[in-house]
Amino acid sequence: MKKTLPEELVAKRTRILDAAARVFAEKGFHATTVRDVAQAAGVADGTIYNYFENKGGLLLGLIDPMSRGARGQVDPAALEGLSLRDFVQVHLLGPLKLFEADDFELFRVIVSELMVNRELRALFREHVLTPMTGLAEEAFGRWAEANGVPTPRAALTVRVLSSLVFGVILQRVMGDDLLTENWEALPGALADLLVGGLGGEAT
Amino acid sequence: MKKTLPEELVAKRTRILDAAARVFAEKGFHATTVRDVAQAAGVADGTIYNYFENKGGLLLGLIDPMSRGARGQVDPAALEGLSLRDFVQVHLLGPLKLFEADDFELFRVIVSELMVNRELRALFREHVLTPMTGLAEEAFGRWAEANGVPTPRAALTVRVLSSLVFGVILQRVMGDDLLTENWEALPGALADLLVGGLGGEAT
Amino acid sequence: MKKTLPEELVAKRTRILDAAARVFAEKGFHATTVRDVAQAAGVADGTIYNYFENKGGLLLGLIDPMSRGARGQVDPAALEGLSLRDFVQVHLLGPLKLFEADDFELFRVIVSELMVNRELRALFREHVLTPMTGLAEEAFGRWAEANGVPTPRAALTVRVLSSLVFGVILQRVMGDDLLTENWEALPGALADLLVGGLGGEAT
Amino acid sequence: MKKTLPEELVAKRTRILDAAARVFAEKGFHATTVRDVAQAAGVADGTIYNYFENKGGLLLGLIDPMSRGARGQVDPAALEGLSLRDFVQVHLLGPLKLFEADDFELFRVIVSELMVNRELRALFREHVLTPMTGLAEEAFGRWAEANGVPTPRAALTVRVLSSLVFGVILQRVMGDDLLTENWEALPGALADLLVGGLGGEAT
DNA sequence: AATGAATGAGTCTTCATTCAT
DNA sequence: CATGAATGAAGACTCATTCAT
Repeated sequence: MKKTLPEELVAKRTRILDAAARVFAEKGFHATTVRDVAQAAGVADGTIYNYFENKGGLLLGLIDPMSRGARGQVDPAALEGLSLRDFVQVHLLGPLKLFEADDFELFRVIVSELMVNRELRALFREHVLTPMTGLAEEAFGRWAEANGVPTPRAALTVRVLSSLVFGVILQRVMGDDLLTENWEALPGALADLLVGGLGGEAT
Repeated sequence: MKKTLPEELVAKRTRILDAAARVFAEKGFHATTVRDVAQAAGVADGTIYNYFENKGGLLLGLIDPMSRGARGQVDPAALEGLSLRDFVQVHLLGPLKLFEADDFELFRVIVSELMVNRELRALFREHVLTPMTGLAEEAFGRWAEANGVPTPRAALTVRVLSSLVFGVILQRVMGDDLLTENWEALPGALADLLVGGLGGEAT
Repeated sequence: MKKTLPEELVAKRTRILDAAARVFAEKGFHATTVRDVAQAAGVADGTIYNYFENKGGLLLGLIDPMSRGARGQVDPAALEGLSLRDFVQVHLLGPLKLFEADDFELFRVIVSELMVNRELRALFREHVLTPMTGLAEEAFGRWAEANGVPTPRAALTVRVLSSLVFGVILQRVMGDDLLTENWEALPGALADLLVGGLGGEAT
Repeated sequence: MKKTLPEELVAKRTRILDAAARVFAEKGFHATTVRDVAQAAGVADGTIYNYFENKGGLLLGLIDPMSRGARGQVDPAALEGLSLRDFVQVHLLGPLKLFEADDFELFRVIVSELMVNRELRALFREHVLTPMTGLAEEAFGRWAEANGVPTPRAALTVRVLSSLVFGVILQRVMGDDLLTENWEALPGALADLLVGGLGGEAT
């Protein structure tokens, strides 16, 4: 057994990635030096480059775990029995939780770079956005069929949900106090509003 | 004694700011050098610093015109006669148009920096977000009163609208084809969905 | 007069170039850091880049003065009266002197990079080699005509001369003691040998 | 006890050296990384250091085979019967062929480093230049004696030959078209010129 | 002997900012 | 106020070399 066990390498890669997430979240991508990441990961500067093409690669590397997080969020089977309102709430809750972990600091960094970095954008779209939307559409279709409800604009509906999620996080990150204070109740309230309509009487 | 007329100075400031907006939109904030801006504005590098504290000041300077744009969007008087659906649509349309100008390129840059730059964030909140939300809440209140409709959660409703706007732009900027293709019809469709609710039958 | 006088800039450029020549000659191109050059020139690191594209540009910049040196070496008018032997000697002497200045240290560096740097090679060929060879051919032609001598292979003859020059310098630079010791007498001896032929009795 | 046969080690050393020659010739010495050589040789990076002191050692290692090539070029016995012109031509041809192999690419690299690397220079002088010159002088002496010809300046004559060889290669490497096109005929023409003299009538 | 991951010193280059003219 | 040359701190990245396995 001559080779360094791949597991160790994977572990180190992960350690670097974790460090990167931490430091990026704290200081932002541009304000973070490669050395910052290296020190946070407890490796030498050059070691970073054994695992990632360049500094930007660290960011790209952050996407993949995120996509796994996104995928794991939904359990299609469990959804069929839900009411529309609960169905919606679940789909709001999932993504909301995904970034809540570190108080949305990583969200900040990722979005910041997404806006400006085409490659990252493509990767994010491919690995996170498209799967998420796809799963949601599928789930929605299945749910609708199971409940004998017509779904005239499933695709649009799903976009509304995801847009709402992003928009809400964005506003919260921007420092909207009302959202911050009512964060816990938000998914429910939003679900009510969406299902019942602005004009109507929600639960 | 010929003192340079302030107007001229204001004009030059504006010229620099326009140049900055243009170049930032094209290359992003970090990828743009002060020299890029200077050249685009037709002034010397050093001149920039006669009008702005530093590079970041250019960004801050971009906020103010934007706030005027935001404010000008709504005409409270004209809103009262509208149906709820149309009221909503108008409030979606305005902000959507605000950034559409240069194909959302400036939106990209601003959001990118907002995520990461506390000072810019505060300024943006103060000059753009808060006024916008405030105006919308006020308009909504006035509309509700005029139409004898109760508004149990005006604040939340307004957040839903603005979140939706941000989220939708975000997703479009991310490259969502469905949104891009149906962009024109989007405000109407969203208004329908919001007013009628997911469960219901829209107009 | 607002502008920095171009003369000053040219002077500074020259100062940097001189410094580069000095430092390169001493340590070689690769072993020299840009900072070495900057310090030798008494400017800041960054200033170098106001005058040259990059480190390699310093090398390219060294070519041009050299070409002027090469050109100035010959005075066509004075050549016509010479004997063939003296004509040859003059043409050996010129280039030999060109690099003798700093004990061939710069020759070392230039040749070292010429061997490996295509761009430098092209520039050197265009600005130094071709003009030199051209001038020599022309001078040789004029001399031959003036002296009623046929020149069956002027081009080849000129190559032989220049090759000999380069080869001789090369071998001296390589540390050939015999050449070093007899350096002063060399042009004459070579001229004798070339004109009279290996077999024969020189003038 | 199975000890690795020295032959195998020598073979691997040779393989590494061949790889080095190939890669150096292609990319130049400085532009080549030790890893490049290792990969070209099919070994691990670290293995290189079991056979060579350091990267420079690879270059030094290239000299030795070259010296063998240089030595093998001449067969003293066969030379005695030649005419002076043919004797000269043979001595031009040999070294010319030595580097022709890979289109002078290796010549480029070696000369490039020779110019700048004292240690390499010493080694090259000792193992290649001095033997070559010595052999040639010896051969020339023997030939002169055998043909009853006085050799007043054997040493200088030999230098002229080797200088011419180096100079001609140098100019060809520099991109002299005339030399490139007439390469095959060159040794003959040079021999004619040298033996007959510039003034005279060649064979 | 072979491996190849880790190291970290070393360099080029960029660019925001200053300030003498 | 305008200019733009000078500055020099800062940082990404490379790569020869080492050494534990």
